[in-house]
Amino acid sequence: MTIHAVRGVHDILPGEGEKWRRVERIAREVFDSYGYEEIRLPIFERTDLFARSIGEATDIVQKEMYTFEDRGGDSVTLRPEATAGLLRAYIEHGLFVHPKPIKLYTMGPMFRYERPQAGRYRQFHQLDVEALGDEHPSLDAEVIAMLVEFFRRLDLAERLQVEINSLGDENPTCRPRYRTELVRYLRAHADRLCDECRERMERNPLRVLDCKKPECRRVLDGAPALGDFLCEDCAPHFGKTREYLEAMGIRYVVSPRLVRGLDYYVRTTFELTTTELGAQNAVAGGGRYDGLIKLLGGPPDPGIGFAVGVERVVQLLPDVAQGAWQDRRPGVFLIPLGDEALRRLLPVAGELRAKGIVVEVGHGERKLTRELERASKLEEAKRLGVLHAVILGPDELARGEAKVKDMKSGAQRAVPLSGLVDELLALGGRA
RNA sequence: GUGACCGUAGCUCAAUUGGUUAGAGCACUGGACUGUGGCUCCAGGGGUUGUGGGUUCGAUUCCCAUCGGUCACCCCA
Repeated sequence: MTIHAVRGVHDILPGEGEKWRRVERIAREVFDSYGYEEIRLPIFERTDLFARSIGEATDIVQKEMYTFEDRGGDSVTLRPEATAGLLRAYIEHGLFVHPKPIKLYTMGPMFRYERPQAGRYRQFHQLDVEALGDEHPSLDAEVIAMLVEFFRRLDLAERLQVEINSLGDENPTCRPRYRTELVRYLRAHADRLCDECRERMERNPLRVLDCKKPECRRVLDGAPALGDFLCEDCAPHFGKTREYLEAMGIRYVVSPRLVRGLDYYVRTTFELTTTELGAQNAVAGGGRYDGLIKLLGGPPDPGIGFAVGVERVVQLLPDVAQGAWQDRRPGVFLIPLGDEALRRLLPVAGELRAKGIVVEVGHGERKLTRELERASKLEEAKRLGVLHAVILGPDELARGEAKVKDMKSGAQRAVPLSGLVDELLALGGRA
């Protein structure tokens, strides 16, 4: 094989594509029903936008970005996530003048230079949802509920767990106070931490909470809990969020270790996880980022959002025959025998397609046997719901009629050419 | 970035301790069946055995490198 796709990217072939269409369709239905509007964004932005929003010290910015200089000398980057670009658009176009919250969603490819493995690709796809300009906890709960609803509609909710946490905010009496306490505790037990955590302890202590190594976990069991340090604003905010979730009957667990890797998160964070995808257990994740819009030069609007990993969702969906996801439209297979018949059938195909019927036309040079076989194979492969075949050969032409054959029963009858289109339309989807 | 396992037709897989023209099923094309499908039978096309090097009289098989895949660490969707 001399020609290859680039490492870590993948093609979505037609059979798999049916699942993607379903995921995207249901996403749009659910998000629309919660009052969100779709926004389409470029897949690359100026590099500093990501550096500023995601955080200079994060793994994403440090080593995972596809960054290059364009011909004009500007440093641009293929987006590693969608929030930064969406907020850029929000600020740039003054979308904040509308009544809050502003609810937006987008979907498309993201790029991160990582070592590929199960459920992890260098080009992957996300559904991204953001609600901007409102910090009321009912919005947090609604966003999470909408995410759960999306998975319910895909019949996947039962296989996922909702984990939530509150990270507090940068108020001195909140997360900073906790961070100080945590570092004090970790330093006291540094000898029992893994090498990495000893470094993380100084650079980004909260991430130590996420470490899965047994030795670190033992130390962390006795560590102070962030939840006990939430300030007088953040504690009730989290409490209310949970109340509203319970009011909606959303089942969740509080995961004190849920820290997440992007710097901008404050207060509510959440993840939907599964045990079915190997090490990549997060199917969707998100949280609140109240200071970020201002940091990027916009108004001091709060925000909350999440991203869904489409590849991971698709992997959870059961395999089905192609075409089974959508209502297959009735199909007609037109079989001309000879060039004159082809010329006569071509406009018929056009008229039927205009009425929403799927039409396949033979080219007139293949044997009738082969064309009928092909019609059957298409049906079998679920690529086309062929219900009728139309046969038009020299004999039929001479009589000014065509044969309409029911592919299920095999029965066929002659129909005048002048009424052929109407007849096929009248048959509609019926066999 | 680190580690483990794997790479043979489009797909799923064979190929005796290294042995000569690398096979099969499915799929595809054509024929049996001058204009009536799904079945059957026959035939055909398709491979630089991922790539490069080495050992050997001889390599799909053994060794090294490289690329890719898979999985895990890391990180996350």
